Amino acid sequence: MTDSGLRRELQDLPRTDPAVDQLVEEIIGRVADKWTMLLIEILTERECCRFGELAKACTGISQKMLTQTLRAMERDGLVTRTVYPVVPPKVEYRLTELGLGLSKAFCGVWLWAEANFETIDRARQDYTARQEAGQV
Amino acid sequence: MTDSGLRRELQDLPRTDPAVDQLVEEIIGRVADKWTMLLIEILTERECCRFGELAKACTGISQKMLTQTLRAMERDGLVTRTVYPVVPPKVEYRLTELGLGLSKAFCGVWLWAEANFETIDRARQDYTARQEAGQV
DNA sequence: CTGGATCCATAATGATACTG
DNA sequence: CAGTATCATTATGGATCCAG
Repeated sequence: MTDSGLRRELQDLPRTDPAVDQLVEEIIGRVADKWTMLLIEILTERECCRFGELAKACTGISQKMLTQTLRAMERDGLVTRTVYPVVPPKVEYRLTELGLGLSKAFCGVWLWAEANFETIDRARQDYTARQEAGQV
Repeated sequence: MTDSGLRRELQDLPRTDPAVDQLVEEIIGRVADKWTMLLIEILTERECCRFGELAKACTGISQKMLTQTLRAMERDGLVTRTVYPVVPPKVEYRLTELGLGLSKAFCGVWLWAEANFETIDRARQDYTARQEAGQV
């Protein structure tokens, strides 16, 4: 059995318009991003987060990329940004319905990663070993 | 009803080891990438592809990133790379079982993007409109 | 004191030319 | 055809500065 056309099978839709394909690919390009996905995950677990919390929870991200990614997510309607006019400043981020939908969709990838991280680790070791063996 | 802990619920596993979490996040970081996901999709639809075919099918990618991404995918065990010692050279790429698993996992995100691209487009317009209204 | 903007150094990516 | 090498461009990180 072949897995060709897997996506088409699953969605059971009439052939997609090429122009739509382009839009969809653009969205995948924006959304298939390390920080976006990590932030979505964090915002799914703790549904409401301040900027500083996100900075701590999202290991390795710089303030700049955090701001930048959150802005892009807000622009795409994935999160809402609520500014409380208090001092010190307080800004809360929360997933929208749309963002939650993406979270659920991406959930499968987290499960895949958790189920297969050992396999991947082994693959990397094998690859490195083959590399070293090859260049002798 | 809250969606907090969505991932944990769905996987129904004992609490994950922090060290494992780090590995998993590293894998998500590697795999949640525009070109990787586009290539996975292409290799799912046409299960066996030559370098040139991938270059044409993967709109906007540079040769450099194509090579680089394919190498990383090979290293992680997502694709196999078969070199035929003929002239002109012929190299075929094909998803492994692991890569196919990722493809299936990511399928949900494609469906989400196809179902919601209009919503996202509207969100972007609204955002831009609000921006312009705000800075008057 | 938090959220975030700005500036500079560095790393990643793109474009093009070239090679086995 | 399937890359590699080189250089221009862009994205990101890190530190600092600023407004509320």
